[in-house]
Amino acid sequence: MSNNKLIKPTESELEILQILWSKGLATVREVHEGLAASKDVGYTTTLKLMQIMNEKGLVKRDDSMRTHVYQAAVNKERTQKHLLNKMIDSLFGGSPTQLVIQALGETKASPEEIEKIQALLNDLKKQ
Amino acid sequence: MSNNKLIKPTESELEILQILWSKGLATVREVHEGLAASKDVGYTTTLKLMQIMNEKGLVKRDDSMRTHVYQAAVNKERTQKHLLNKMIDSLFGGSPTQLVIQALGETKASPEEIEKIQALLNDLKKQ
DNA sequence: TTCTTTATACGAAATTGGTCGTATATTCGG
DNA sequence: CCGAATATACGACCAATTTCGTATAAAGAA
Repeated sequence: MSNNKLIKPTESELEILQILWSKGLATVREVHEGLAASKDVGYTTTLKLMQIMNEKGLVKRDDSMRTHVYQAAVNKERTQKHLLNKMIDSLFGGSPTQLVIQALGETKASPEEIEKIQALLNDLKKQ
Repeated sequence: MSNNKLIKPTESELEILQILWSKGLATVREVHEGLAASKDVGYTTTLKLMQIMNEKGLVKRDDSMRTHVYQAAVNKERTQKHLLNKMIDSLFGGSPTQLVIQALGETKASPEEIEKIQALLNDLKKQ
């Protein structure tokens, strides 16, 4: 399996990955419409970014048809963890706890979400 | 007060800020030696970076002496939160809870730290 | 004093990320 | 069949970041 590239996606690449992670398969146009919903960007810009991501191995594409179909080539959770770890190292002195405390400090997490985290913590304590 | 610039420091700037946050006051040479411990970089590069950071307002300096003395001009916790929020938006679909769950998922947090987080969660629930 | 070291300032190259225009090919509507 | 719409490819540009060389001044050692 692996997926072990451990490339650090750029800001724009992450936006595209988010869309691909949620859609599974998508054309450039679909991704572009997703992006255009929240920011002002040209179609060829999206296209170019996705081509570069393909070269980098961040996405895969099926180009057997005129309209290529893309999908993420990197795992969502793995990517999240990788970037999280980078941030923990570079900003929180290696302490995940410090990061969690900061993140919770201003969150508007719902009671249900808080319950979920508490359950997770209880599991962690048992180990 | 304020400190309300909300500038996003670059990767290199963060490395320098970390050193300044830990040292309080530091000369370019001290910061440079801190950087050089973990990466290969020239002295004038560090100098230039710090001069730019000064222009941006990320650091302050006392240039009343030949060897200038620098300190961070942005608050550590505020900067952490700012960047955390950016990551929550760009990687976790705006859900701080998702980020926390990922961060905790692989942490080796000590029982004491877990207690601390749980106490924080209890406070949050009461609000 | 004179040579060496150590500072800062500054200009400019190299890199990277993001942007888009334009060329070209394919498809579709009529 | 023909023009409009839509697709990819590709080159080029711009801005921000990072890099460093060189100039110059001050301090220190001999």
